Amino acid sequence: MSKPPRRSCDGRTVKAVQLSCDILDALRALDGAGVTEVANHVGVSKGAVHTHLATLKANELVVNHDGEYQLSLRFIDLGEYIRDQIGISNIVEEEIKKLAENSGEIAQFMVEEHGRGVYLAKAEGENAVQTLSYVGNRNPLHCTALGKAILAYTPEERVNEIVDRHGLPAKTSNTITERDKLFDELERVRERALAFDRGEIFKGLQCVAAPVLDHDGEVIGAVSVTGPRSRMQDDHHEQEIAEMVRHTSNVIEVNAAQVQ
Amino acid sequence: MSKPPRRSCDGRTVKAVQLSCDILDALRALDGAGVTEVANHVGVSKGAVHTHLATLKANELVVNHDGEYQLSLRFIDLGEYIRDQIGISNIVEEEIKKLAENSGEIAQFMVEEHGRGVYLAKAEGENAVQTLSYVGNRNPLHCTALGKAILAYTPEERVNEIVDRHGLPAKTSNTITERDKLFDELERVRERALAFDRGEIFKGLQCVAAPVLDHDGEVIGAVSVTGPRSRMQDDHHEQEIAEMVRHTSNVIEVNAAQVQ
DNA sequence: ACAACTGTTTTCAAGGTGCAAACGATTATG
DNA sequence: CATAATCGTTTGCACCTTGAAAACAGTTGT
Repeated sequence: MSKPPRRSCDGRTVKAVQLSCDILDALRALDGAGVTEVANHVGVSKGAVHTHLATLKANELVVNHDGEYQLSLRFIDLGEYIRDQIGISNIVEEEIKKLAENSGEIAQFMVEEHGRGVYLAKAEGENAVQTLSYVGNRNPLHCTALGKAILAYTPEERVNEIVDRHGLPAKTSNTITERDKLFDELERVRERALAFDRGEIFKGLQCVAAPVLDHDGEVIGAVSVTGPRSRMQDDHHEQEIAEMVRHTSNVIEVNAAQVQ
Repeated sequence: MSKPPRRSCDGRTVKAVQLSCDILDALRALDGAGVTEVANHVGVSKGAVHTHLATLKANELVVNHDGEYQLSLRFIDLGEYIRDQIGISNIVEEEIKKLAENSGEIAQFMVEEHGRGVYLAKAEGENAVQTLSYVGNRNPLHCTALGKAILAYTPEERVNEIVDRHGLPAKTSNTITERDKLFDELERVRERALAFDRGEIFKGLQCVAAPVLDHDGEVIGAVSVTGPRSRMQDDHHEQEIAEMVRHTSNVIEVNAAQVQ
């Protein structure tokens, strides 16, 4: 019985901290809850949850608003801090805005973190449909055009790690759920330097994305335009959109000394 | 060089979680750092910091960006979630916007949490000067007009708790640093239902604030206008501003079924 | 080559941590 | 109004986690 030679990812961890993280997750999932409810949700004793919540409250990460614990306003501060920190070099926001105006649809910018896609910019054109994504929101990489554009320029080893960790959950019947198919798709993305999403995360929505690369060829993110199938399935229109997306990607690549 | 900023708390707390919180604080204070740097800043062993960071990373609260640990983008998501959660009932944002337009200065809305003031809305009029505050930012209550407006309608016992916890640190030579003087000031605030800040947090900036009260008379926050002393020290102008602030407070009181 | 740093892993004992159960406090319910 | 049912909080205790210290492994710089 030999231990798998996993990378130093699963070394020692602090169980108490893990529990507190689970409790924070529970508070979010439940939109606030009492001690007992949290205890049931994470499967530990009431007493333990109580001391953990007391500690988190002392650190101002949770609030007790008449009997119910909730995540505190401190997270707004932290979120704002991170935004400042990474800078999102106005260039990205401006270009995404222009892209939304020119296309009339939703334009977005995504980066990868912890094997998931994080939206860092979003703008809406005049014909834009509503989507659920927002700045800071996280989606799987394998079922979005943005994510596939990023994965296509990520070292194969890393892609495998990501798939190991998060799997390939199906969001619609169009979602790619097999590793082989995913790698085939990534090959196709590289051929055109464009990724497409045809209802793979949400039926009725289609998406065109282009990677944003570093001076060294490292991928730092991706830009996209999202619209309803009714408009996007027109080849000519899609082609126009693709050109706009490519253009935006280029502008960001040129100007972005460093994003993130 | 730097002394360990560890907090002590009453009641039972989870020491390991406390350490992780200190580490998160350190990462923010240092704008990202390595294991050794964090260990020195917090005053614990390298080994301990390493296991804690590993745990926080596994929970995606921290990223290791080529050798340096930083707070992760997840905080943007959490911040956005909290914003959604409390809703800030567009009314507040709209009214703050109007107040900024009418006054030409900076208009803000603040609530109290953990004994500190948290800005939840900010808008800039055409003559607005730059200030350091932003949505989510936290300031002491005793040295802002907003904070004093809130404290004036907070039970005396609670005010004492808050002062016990945070003290009355001086930000400028105008800051109120004695408990008696603070209570005198709060009495004056109640007399006019208006609070003033004459360079108590930042020399050269003045501020007029009005409390926002519940149907039950409980304070839920405060609204303010901030401007440079050069304009605000004119009595007539200040009077006009005060009327606008009062008006905004009233509108929010009437419309806000519940804020927060 | 060596020193001087990093980050990571290991050993080991001290004491923290979580469970279970008891305790108050509050609300339902007959 | 008494009793039951839940809630959050506290306590005692046994086990096992956790943090210090030191060894180890990589990298950088001189």
